Amino acid sequence: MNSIEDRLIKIFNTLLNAFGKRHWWPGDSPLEIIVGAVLTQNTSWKNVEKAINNLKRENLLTIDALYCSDLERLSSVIKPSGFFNIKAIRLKNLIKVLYEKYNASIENLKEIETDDLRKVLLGINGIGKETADSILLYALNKPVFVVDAYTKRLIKHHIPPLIADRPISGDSYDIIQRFFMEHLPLDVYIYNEFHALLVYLGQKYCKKSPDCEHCPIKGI
DNA sequence: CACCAGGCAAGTA
DNA sequence: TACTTGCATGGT
Repeated sequence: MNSIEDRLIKIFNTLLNAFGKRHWWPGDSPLEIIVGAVLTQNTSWKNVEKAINNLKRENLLTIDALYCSDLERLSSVIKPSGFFNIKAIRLKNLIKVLYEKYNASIENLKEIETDDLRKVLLGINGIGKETADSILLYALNKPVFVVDAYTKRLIKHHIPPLIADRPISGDSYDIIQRFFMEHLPLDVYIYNEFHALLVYLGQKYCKKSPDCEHCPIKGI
């Protein structure tokens, strides 16, 4: 009775019990979530919020406006989120696909089969696995498990060795994602809440001086 | 002052 | 396949 399935669900329930629902992803619309997913690449959410507020104030948070805005203006508006030159290009690349291939309709995107849509997103320069999966899960409600640095940390350090066959390193995204999805129900709610809880856990307990003693999932 | 944050792509070995 | 580096602001 100590299967991986049991342990994962126990970790999930323990985190949910300790922290409560995280209500991810913060954002008023699917488009805001999509834009936020790009802006938050290697960037604190606090800075992303400033950039998103700027976009709202400038009436740039629509597919049409983003598509039409010139690159220099866009990069200056999103400046607080850092990497603004490259992120402006990445947003443009993404919006261009939405606008030209999907009729500027996020509803059209939802019609596409998840695996195909993931490939489309990954084909866009600037959209990697984590950003693509965040969009799929949090903006489009597709059952895809999002893996981030905190998730890797959990696998690597906190619960050794959940994945015994190979060392966790740089390019283990797919392995870790498959691990979670094979041992959890294919469920949007669980994937949504689990990832958000892991981020919260990481931010609270796994900083520079980790507080493993008071970590709620110690020993699970 | 250094270091990091809800990554990614391009280059190198 | 597995590292390394550039990208940049704002908070600790």
